[in-house]
Amino acid sequence: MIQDAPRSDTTRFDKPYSHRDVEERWYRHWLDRGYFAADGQSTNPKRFSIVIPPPNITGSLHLGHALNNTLQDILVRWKRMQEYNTLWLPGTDHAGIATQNVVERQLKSEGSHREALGREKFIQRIWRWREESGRTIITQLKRLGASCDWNRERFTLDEGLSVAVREVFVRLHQEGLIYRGERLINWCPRCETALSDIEVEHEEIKGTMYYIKYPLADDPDQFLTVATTRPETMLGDTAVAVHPEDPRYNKLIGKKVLLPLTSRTIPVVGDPILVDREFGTGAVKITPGHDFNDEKAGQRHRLGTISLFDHRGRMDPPALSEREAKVLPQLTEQLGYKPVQEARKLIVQWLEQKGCLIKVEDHRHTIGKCYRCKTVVEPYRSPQWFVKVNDPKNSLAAPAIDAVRDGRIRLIPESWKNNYFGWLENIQDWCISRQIWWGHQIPAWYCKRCDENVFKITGTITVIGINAKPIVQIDAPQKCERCGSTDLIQDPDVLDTWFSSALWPFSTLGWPKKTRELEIFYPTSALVTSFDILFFWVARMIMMGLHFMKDVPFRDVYIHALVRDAEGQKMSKSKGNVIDPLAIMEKYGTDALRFTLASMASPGRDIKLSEERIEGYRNFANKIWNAARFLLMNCPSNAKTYLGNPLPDPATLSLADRWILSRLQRVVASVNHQLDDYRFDGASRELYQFLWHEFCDWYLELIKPTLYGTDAAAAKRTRTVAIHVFETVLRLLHPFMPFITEELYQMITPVEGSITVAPFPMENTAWMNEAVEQECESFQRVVEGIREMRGVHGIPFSKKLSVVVRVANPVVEHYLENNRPMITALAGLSALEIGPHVRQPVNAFTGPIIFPGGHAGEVFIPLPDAIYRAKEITKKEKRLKELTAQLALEEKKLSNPDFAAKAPPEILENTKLRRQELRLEHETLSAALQRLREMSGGTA
RNA sequence: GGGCGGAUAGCUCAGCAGGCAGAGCAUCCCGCUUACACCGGGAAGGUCAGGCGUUCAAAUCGCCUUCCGCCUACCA
Repeated sequence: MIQDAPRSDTTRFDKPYSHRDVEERWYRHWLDRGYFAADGQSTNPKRFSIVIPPPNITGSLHLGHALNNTLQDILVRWKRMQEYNTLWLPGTDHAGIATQNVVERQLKSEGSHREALGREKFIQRIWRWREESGRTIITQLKRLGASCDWNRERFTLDEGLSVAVREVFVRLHQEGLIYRGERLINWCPRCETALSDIEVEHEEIKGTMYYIKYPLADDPDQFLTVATTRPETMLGDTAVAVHPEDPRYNKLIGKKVLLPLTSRTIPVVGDPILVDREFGTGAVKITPGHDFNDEKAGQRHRLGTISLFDHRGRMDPPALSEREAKVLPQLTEQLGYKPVQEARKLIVQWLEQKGCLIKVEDHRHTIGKCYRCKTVVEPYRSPQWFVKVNDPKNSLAAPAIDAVRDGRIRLIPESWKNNYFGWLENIQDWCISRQIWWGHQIPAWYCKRCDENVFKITGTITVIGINAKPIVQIDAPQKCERCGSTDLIQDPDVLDTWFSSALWPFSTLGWPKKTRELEIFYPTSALVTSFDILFFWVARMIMMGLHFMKDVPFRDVYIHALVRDAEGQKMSKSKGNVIDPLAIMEKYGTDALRFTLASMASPGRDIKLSEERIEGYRNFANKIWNAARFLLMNCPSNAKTYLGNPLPDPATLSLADRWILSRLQRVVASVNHQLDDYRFDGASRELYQFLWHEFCDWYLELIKPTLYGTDAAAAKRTRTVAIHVFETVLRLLHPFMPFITEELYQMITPVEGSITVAPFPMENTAWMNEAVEQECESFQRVVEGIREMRGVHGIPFSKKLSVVVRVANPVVEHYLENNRPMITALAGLSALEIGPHVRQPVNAFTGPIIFPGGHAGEVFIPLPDAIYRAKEITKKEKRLKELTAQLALEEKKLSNPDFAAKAPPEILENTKLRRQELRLEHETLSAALQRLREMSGGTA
């Protein structure tokens, strides 16, 4: 049910802004009114769409999410206000391994495990968890103000998305781009599943290099020494390689060596690819079952493969036995089911005992770890499903490269292109099967009768041999097409979560159905994401989008940085330096957090976030709030009466009014341009500067005399302008600070509705006025000159001054004369004399003022105190020195004939003008300094 | 080993289609001027990492060096 718009209680318009009740109140209102809903039937040609990078259901909001979604929300709110048909499609990702890990931990704490439950019950259990806890992050995104179309929220395991996944799988399989293969893959022994190459994190560690003696079979007194960091895998060696051109060893090629601790002999082979003569001993053991390079070498030399470990990374007794590795029986007994680390210790002990360990050295090298659980991964030979990414006849990668190369997709910042190309050009086939239960089960079935002999069942693990013939189709087949048996079994593996995320831009819009949404919103307009998933996600979406939609999934990819702590450290739970965005929002307000993130989102640079920074923008929110208070307090008949009407004729407006309207246009133009360029930082800086330092610091001060004055009509005109400008800025600021802007908008606008759907300001050059800005700047310089004098000498504002301003140029004189009341009020004057030939007061200090256009002026301030005088002399001498240096620089430029000849005329003019200004200031200042020295009678 | 990014005020960062070095925070001084002390006014603070070049002109463009990040690679 739609409720009335919440009312802001203006009687409780407290001095400091309090975000607490405001945020929740307005967010609920926006949802109630359905402002975030995209129009799925619209014919509006202006459309803007973004799909959210789906957060994990296991996640809770961290600053990376906060940044990512703030930026998306800024774009989306901006476009929505520009009357685009705007869709921001939200959702979550089932995060196969991570989610399964969470629930497995729960089971463990209950003394159970997934095998005890069985697949079906276990999955039910995860769904239950998902209903209870898996929506946390969605709630938190709402808290951040995300204006997603929540009615279209998707989940990668939704029925619709699952259909898309099966459709893609089957079609790629038909095209030969998905296949089963048995080879080494990265295996996490803790998660007990395969991982793709990029799910392995590489880390350099201080390890150990072991040098092991391999005696010749013919002549056990001679031996080869091999170096290895993984002695435990030596039991699976099937050869030793040397470089064919290495004179030390090449005569041994073709001979055999006795593999220590076993009863096997293995050949010595020559391999120029594997062996680097310079490294280690120049002799390398080949273990095709446990090393990717050795696997390739093994293929080159047609060597056998021995897999020593089981699926949990433990020594597998059958593999060690007489059948395969032929390990000494006593050692076999000791090694059975020992994990890698323990096995290594045993092997080293045994080698030492047998006199085969020559030496041990420290050695830095990299190891791979599971990106989910940080366990050391094992290369593990097993049958898996792969996507063939770079098939020369039907490549997925090549079109993805082209799309970026020819600009159909823009990466912002562009510097990511090289990374992107580099990765796609060297891409390997993508292992997509995972040996877990939570996810999209692979749509492949096997006939138990035909494939009976290829099933290998170890405990609860069913491994389907590589020779099995899968029936791949979208829905379960009724019977085996070969033998007619109905005894079928579905492939137990599930797909990599990223496989389903790769389809996200179109699966969420209804694909494979041909929906109106796809027509309207695909390709999406922009993708906002962090660089760390450029390969995981972005590249794969581009490949899948191009392959299945025949069009790019998005036009622009805005790649933002990581959020770090104030010291530049990556935030992590273990370091304890995590800033919780929810705590920040609670303390400083969501708007402050959002504005901070936006203002720090400079392309290509990580964000070092500190609380002081956020506090600063909380203060900004307060400043806005108090500007509103001021305006409302000075609008006796309520602000709303001023907004319905058009602006008064410029001719009737005060200088201040025309000035702020002119400045406003500059900001409007700039914010739009900056957002066009994804310069969130530039746009927020612009807004901050204008609102605080121009609107509040100058304009509101300038209009006070009018508001408090006796000319009611003038006051009314000024109120109209002030409210107009303020309301415009609120709309400009809304995408950045949605809550406070809505709260204030509702207070001042007579229109029923919401700022979320109010028009975004567009540049209106009619209000830009150079002359007005010059006039305003002229008297501002006088005010600043006097304020500086006050500041330097510590003269309080309460002490009124009598000031004389000498100005030769009649136009400038006119400007100042026009604004006499402003100068008097803002500089705190008791008297003000302006003119070309004004009398110079006795005992007055003076300061040069250079007006716009290079006109000279001077202010005289009576300060008959010797202490002031000494200070003044020091200060002026310093300034004079600066001026002399700068002037010399400009003179040098201008005296260079090449400069006049080659510099563009505009620069030449500017330089001349600058020289003129410097000369004038120098002249005035020198004279003033001279007078000061005379006044002080040589004592200073 | 390759690749990318960064080095500008005490701190965090803009500025880099060459043309006067900027902001915010922090510091110091003054100020209860009736929107705001989550404030106002002012000041101080810089070898633009270093070097060489291109140019009338370089923080900005090119090359080299140093130091910090990150990505990537099979050196056993």
